[in-house]
Amino acid sequence: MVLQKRLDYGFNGYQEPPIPRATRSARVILLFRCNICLITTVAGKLIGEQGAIVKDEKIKEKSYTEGCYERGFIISELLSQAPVVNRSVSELPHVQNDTISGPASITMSSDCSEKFPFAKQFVNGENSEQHGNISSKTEREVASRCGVFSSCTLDTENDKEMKMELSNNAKVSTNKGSPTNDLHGNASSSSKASSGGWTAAGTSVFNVGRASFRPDDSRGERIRSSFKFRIKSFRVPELLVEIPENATRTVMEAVTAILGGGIRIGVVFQGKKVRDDNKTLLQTGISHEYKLDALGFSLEPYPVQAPQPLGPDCRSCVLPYDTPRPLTRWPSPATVVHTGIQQGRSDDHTGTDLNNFVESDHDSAPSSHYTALEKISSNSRALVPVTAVNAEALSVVPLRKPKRSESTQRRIRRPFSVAEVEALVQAVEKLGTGRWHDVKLRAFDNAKHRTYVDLKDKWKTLVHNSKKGGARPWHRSSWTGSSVLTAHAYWSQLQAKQQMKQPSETYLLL
DNA sequence: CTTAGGG
DNA sequence: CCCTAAG
Repeated sequence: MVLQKRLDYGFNGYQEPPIPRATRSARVILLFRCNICLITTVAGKLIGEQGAIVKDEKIKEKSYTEGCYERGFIISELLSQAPVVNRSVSELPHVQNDTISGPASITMSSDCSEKFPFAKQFVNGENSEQHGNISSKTEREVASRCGVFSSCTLDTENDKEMKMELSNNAKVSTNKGSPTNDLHGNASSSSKASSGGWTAAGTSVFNVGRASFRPDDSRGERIRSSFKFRIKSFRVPELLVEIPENATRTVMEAVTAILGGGIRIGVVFQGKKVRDDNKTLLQTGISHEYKLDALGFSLEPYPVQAPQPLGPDCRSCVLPYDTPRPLTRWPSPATVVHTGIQQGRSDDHTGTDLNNFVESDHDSAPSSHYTALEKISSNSRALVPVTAVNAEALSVVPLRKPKRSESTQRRIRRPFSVAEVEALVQAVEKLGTGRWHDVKLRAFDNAKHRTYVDLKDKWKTLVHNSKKGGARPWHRSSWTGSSVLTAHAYWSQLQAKQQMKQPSETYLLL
């Protein structure tokens, strides 16, 4: 497996990696997003044999307008509620801050390499045996006032360390803050970045302030000495991993092998993280090749486990500063990087397939054994990283427990196609409302991702939209509007009658 | 488990 | 789409 890194981490615009395109290998460019010391995301980009390397413009195109975009990275929220009261200066991470010109500084301590073994691996090109956890004691420390920095670099030269410095007119300000905190004084001055970890200086990128702590937080004492940061944008370098196609069977395995055990590649569909299993892929339609353009990847801690119960001291999920927890704690720390696959596909092919108006999922095919990543791998399609950022996913500190756990993830929304609607209408016209299971069997038997509840819901919306009809005749809702209303009226009346009559009457209509 | 509705 | 009270 070839591992390459870009040494030029300057941020003066995107430049294609000076790496010749491999002919026999799929290359994965990982774009990292960093949260304080948390690398939350990666845009995985697969470049097939004839795949084109993503151009900067392309990324910009779909850039999110709220953050930075040159590289398609956004860190929308960088929160730090790290309790720092009891911290002594000696405990603070050592920070090198040559570029800091102002009194302000943001230092993120914590040994990234420990949490992200792959990081070291990347930087050093090999595994580093020793994991200095000197600074890892502190999950994150943030000290800041107002300041301006001027450059944004990722220093990978530092032996066995990853250090990041931000800059460029970064304005950092704390909302409240008594900078008298020992943390501040320390951070902004001396210190050598001996222990590595991420050292970052804020920038325009850093939009600090807005301490919006929960009012009823009983830890008011601590909060007073902590800050909440918001990073609007944050550019991070790219890392390029080259994976020979014959190295592993799946991209997942390949990347995982490279990254080490601390990270895994997640699958993102339409901006939402989905599970990379057959069921989810089936539901989301990822199994369909033409759906792959909505597929993306994210980098997330591995293995993903159910969130551990938090200690009583950790109500807002602030990481303890003395015992760094595995990143797997975060329910969904991985941010989402949307990717698109450029591939020719017939437009709206679902509409052309009226005979099988319902797209089948081919779930019985052997392909169902593939995961999305495997599919991508086998297809060797070019993935174009796009920044579709899920703000929630960007949160470093989950303020509240996600309602839905990994196991009960909400299904990806799959709008009904015209063909599906027509099939639904026809089925309902025939069977009527109230027999959704039959409707499902009749018209959507092959569509595993449509449950009868879905059909019922869809009919509900169809009726709803049809009723307010002519508002926008050009809209899809009107296409079947009349027939929907007709059927609905018919079956409504019939159902009303059935309320009083014997229910067997409907069967005569078939 | 299926319906039916509200969320 | 999800959740869930009723059948």
